[in-house]
Amino acid sequence: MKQAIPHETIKRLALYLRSLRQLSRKRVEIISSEKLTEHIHASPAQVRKDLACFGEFGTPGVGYSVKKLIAEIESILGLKEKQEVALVGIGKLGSALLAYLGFEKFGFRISALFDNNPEKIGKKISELKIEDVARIKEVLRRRKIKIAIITVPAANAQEVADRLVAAGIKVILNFAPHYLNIPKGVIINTIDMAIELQSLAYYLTHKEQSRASSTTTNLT
Amino acid sequence: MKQAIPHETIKRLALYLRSLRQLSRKRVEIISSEKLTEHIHASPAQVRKDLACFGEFGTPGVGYSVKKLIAEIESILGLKEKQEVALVGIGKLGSALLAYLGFEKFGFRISALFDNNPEKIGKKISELKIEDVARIKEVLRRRKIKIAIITVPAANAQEVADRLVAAGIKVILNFAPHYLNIPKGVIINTIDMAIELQSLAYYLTHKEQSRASSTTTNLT
DNA sequence: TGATGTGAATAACTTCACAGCG
DNA sequence: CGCTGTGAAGTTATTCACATCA
Repeated sequence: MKQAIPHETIKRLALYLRSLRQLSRKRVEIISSEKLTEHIHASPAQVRKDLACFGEFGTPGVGYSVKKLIAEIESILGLKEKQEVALVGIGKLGSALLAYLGFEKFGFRISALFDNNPEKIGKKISELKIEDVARIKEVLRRRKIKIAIITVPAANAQEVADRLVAAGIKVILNFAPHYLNIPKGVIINTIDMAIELQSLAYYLTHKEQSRASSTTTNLT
Repeated sequence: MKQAIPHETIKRLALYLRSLRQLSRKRVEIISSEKLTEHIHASPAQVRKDLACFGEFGTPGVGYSVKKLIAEIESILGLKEKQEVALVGIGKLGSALLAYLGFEKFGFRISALFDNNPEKIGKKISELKIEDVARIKEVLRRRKIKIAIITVPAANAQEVADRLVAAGIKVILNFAPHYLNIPKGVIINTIDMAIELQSLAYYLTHKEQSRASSTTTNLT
């Protein structure tokens, strides 16, 4: 019951959580695995299997308590307390992510900014001062930040990743379209928007349908 | 040899392509499946299997011609000619994507912009006029655009998706953190950055390592 | 010799189907 | 009676290992 959870399962848990929160806002108190999957690409059996990895949260013949299940999943994912996040690369994409409230809403706060452009270093965006990437180690060590988002150009991504690793970062969400070499023990997930678009282009000329899945990840 | 290619394979082809282009720039002419995987999370056998879905491109005892393989993969993915792309939602994220040269570099051109904000409609960004979302059907039909990117708030995403489908769009890259109901025959890939971050948070408290994989997709 | 292409074997994930319990 | 939890079956994807060919 406790070993080698596939990342797909973890990602689905986050999706279930989002649906559950919507249900909670609509005052729904009990939900069955079947109903829960109405707005998710997953089967009821999948939901039950995913949850079974972590315990027994439902009541046979009834379903799951929405409120309780939210609490359980938040606990599993470690979203009970706000997570501080560092953002490296304050260009257009970085700024867009900084303004994105979706993170804040779900337990994350971007609370350290870095860039290598002297024109940007020292400037403030929404109360946060942009620091020199050279100070990543110092700042993150002091503030014990464990999560970082990389939004720098591909050419600088490996250097930044090295700095983040040296600073004790444990989890990286990388938007740079580049392979990153990372030591074991650090988890990295690369979202490469150009790759996503290119792979979708395939389906314009090939009609054989693919079954449903969900946004992947370069974990290490 | 020709049926039901998994999306994972398609995505890896795009990754191979990126590596191959780098190699080409470095004047490398021949590459083995083993060398090719040095900067990709995949095994040599995986590379050969992926390619075998589409033909025999290598020379036993030698390897693959970089130039030829680039041409083959571009042909498979349908990247030989520039693809026009519509962008719906010209907020921070949409603007960031518009400015992102990664798309342009790999065969895509964002060439139609839409928003529902009267203050934005009619404005121009880099030569492109922002149109009213109500005109999606008209504009996309006329220009025969088949790919769209959604960067609107979650609350508007389904409505936008419906309009895109009605306009004959075949492929959607969706950044709105919301489930989208789409008819069969239209392919959708949702990139939900909040979900990605939440699922990564799991690994801060759970050290059991996950094996390498690559960024997923809500295909339909 | 050396790397491809590929059937066979393995591993991973998903669905099925039903026992069991509220 | 209804829905969960779960072993078993089924399906899909990955790795292995080797015959084959330049």
